[in-house]
Amino acid sequence: MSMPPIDLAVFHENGFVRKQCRITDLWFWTTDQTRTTCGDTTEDEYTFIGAPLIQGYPMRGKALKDAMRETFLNFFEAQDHTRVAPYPVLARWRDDIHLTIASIADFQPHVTSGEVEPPANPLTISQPCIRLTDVDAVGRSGRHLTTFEMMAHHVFNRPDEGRMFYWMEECVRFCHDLMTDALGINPDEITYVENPWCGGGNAGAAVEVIVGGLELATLVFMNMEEHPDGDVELKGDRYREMPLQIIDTGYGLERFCWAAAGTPTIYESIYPESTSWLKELSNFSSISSQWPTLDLDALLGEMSRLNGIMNIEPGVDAEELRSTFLRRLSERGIDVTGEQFSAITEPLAKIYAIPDHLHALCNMLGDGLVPSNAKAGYLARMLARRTLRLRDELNITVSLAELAMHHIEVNLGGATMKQTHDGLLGILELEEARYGEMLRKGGNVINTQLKSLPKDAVRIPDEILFNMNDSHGLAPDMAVSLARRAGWSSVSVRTGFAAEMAERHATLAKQAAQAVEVQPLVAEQLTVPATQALYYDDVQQQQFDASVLACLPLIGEDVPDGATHAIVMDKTCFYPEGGGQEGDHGVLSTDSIHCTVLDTRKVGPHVLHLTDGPFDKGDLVHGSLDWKRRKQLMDHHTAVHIVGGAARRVLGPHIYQAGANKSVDMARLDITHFHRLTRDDLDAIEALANEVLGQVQRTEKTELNRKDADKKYGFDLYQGGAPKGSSIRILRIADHDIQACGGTHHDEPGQIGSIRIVRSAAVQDGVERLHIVAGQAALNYARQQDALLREACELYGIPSADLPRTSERFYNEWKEQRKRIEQLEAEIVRLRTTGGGSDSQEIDGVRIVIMEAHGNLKKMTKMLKELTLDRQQPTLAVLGSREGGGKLMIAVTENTVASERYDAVVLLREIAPHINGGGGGRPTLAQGGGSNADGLDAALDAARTSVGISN
RNA sequence: GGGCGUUUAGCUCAGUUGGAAGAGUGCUUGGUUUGCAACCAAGAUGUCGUGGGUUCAAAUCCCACAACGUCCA
Repeated sequence: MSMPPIDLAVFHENGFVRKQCRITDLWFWTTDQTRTTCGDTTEDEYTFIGAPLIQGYPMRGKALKDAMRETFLNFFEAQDHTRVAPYPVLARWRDDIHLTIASIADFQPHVTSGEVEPPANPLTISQPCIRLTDVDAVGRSGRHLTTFEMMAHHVFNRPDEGRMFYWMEECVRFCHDLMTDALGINPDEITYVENPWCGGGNAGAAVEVIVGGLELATLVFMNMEEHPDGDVELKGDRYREMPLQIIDTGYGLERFCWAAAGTPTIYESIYPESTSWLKELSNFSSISSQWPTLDLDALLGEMSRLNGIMNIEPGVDAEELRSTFLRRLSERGIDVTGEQFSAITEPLAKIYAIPDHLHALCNMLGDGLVPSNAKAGYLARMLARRTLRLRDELNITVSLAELAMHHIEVNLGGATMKQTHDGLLGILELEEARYGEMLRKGGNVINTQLKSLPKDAVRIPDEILFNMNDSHGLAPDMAVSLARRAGWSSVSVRTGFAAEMAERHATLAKQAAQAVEVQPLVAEQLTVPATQALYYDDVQQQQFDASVLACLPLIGEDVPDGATHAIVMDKTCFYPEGGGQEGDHGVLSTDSIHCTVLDTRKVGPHVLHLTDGPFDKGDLVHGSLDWKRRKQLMDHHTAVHIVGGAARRVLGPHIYQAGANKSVDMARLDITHFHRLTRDDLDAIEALANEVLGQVQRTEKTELNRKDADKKYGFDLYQGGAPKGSSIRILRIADHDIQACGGTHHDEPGQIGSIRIVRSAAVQDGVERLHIVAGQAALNYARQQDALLREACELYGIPSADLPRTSERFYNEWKEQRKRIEQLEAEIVRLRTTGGGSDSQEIDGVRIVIMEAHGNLKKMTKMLKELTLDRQQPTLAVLGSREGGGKLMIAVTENTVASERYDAVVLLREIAPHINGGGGGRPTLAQGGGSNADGLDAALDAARTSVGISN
């Protein structure tokens, strides 16, 4: 069975009839008996360009958005919906997506799964969203945005519990009333298209609301989940009805604004000041004034109407699109050449894209995101770089930070941001500097890579372009423009290259997506009751009695050495590994059996004790914790929270925990920051952390349901990742740090004693890893450091304060002496080979030097240079050394009678066998070695014989 | 999380098949020039990222680590 027709009273009451679209085959409702298309097809042009469908909104930009948003939210408040404040654009409460991509994302996964109550029901919201999937089309299509507000009314029905607020009939009626009554849209302009929705394992009926050729809203009735026995089939998967029935709507705020403004593109209705400023900066008027006969307004107006049917999506071929546009425009009596078309539309597309990108960027950074080369931070860097590239292509010289400042003033006035303006601008300045550095380095790389390419080449080899993009961040057109500037003036990008590169990336990504399967610890699914956790009630508890519910043999490889069984009991005070805190160790025993607990893990609601032996089901066991270990883990865990809070106060509001680990020897805390940390930074954080130890008497531990926790503390609570379940444990260290955390923590921070930050390391760009030691581990660390210092000082026989100075002196002296030795060795060679000694003879104007030297090849090289680099004295030099089985080195003064007469390689091959060796090189320099140092004399004698000197 | 790249003089970077460590700039000295700039000549400056390995021989090839960069998810 597929989806039944959507047949609602609201349609009939308002004179709508149901028809099937001749193009898309979708069923739709319309008041127009003669209509044959659903409204959102390649034949439905925009009808609102220059003729707004929504009256009464003369303002533009932020004022228009504010007014439209209020109209929407007020309308639904009047219909008993509760207004909910928007969530952050960074979806920190989720671990599957980085950005908030829809209003329903606010309530996934816990509200939509039914586990957690929504903040209000029914509710209305206008949620800022960011979607980067269409970033290529932004500016070019006239309607795509990377950042937009999704206005919505959501309902979470539980018919099985008798809570049914409203469903399709009421929902569509609300929508229709909003459109026609509140916004005054002519019902004849509206089509309601039936188009079932599915995604992420859920599905349901859905209605798209098309007005004037533009999809303004989607109403989704999500009441099904994927199931093999489901009775409804959609796009090849089977679905069945689920207990929670959700209305998920989405009304595009910016599209409503566009329909109310009727401007050529959506960008002019929401970013009017920005677009006109950028036109001014890029001197756009001078482009169009080149062709005084061209009616720019008429051209842009026609283009906008055409945009509705041109289906400009990311990745479409630009050339093909252009020729289609030109054909259609000429059909409409607008004559424009290809050259004119490109000259006007290309800069315009860039001008339109910039404010959109800035809006997304400011929202992301405003939420405390730090740009990076990985994860969510990369998305910000990518947007910053795209913006800079667009700016450069428009020949605008205003800095990114200034562009952002203007954008914030004009389009984000009064918006509350977590990041300070100074912080935001500082980050952007850094990003611009990095971008400049990338271009500069890219220029060098281009020069090196193209060295062998003739200057009149037309194509840069594909491999080089791929490599420039992937390894050096230079997109093909940037690489080409750098190459042109460097002298390869006729190179260009092959058509279709961009698509090929995207395909190649997709292939690579697919290969990488081979998911690693997590091996289970035990073979069976546990059915025994959940383990009662004693470790939260009293973190000091070290002993307990419990009964064994299950004993299973361990499987898999992720098991500590010696562990053989997993013991599950009715209760335990062993803390299972979680939240970066390692599991507890200890002993489980009965009267007759003692087993060591080597690790503790959590699987679902059960705590598994990994032991080195079995117990019987039903055994009463006594558990005893390795308290020293647990105390140390608690020291580290609580210390990590304190250090995190201290880092935020020292470094700024963008400091988030990006990961943590707490083991016995030390703890690690990864924090987001846009600079490498200096020792001064670490000292300041360390000092503040220790101050907190002394000041905060007690930590506060509470347990709240998620709805209340979100409301009370906001989403900064989830620093350690998105916790599961509806109940949240919260650790509060005064106002210093408040976090959701399932670990075990000290009641009194003072028990930790002291905290030291040992060092910091970069995990990725934008993330710093702090190595922390606390409590006993801090003491141990100090002792180790003392021992190292003492050892080094004893070696020199100096007090520790002198160590740096003494080391420096030794290092400098070593360098000086090494140099001196080289000079002396050269001097020795000079002495032995001048004065007519037996080491040096002359044959027909060539000095012959055959002698034994000391040292390795490198040292002999120095001597040879001394002997053979002087053109005035043509020389053949044969040096031999007994080091490492014997070394031989032969050189001849280049371009002299010596090099004409003697070949170093030939001579070397001739004499090397005497030391059981070989070698090679160039005719003027050969070197080799062997394994028989005793043969050195014979080898040198052979050389003498060969050149004709008697021994 | 995955792929790729880089690391050589104070700075910016070359370095071919493994075979004598280079350029530009800056620095020092001398010369020319009256002020600066510029020019000429000579000179000094190197743990070729760290640690292993292969080899007679490694900046160069292989492995590990580190720092930095970049693309994709």
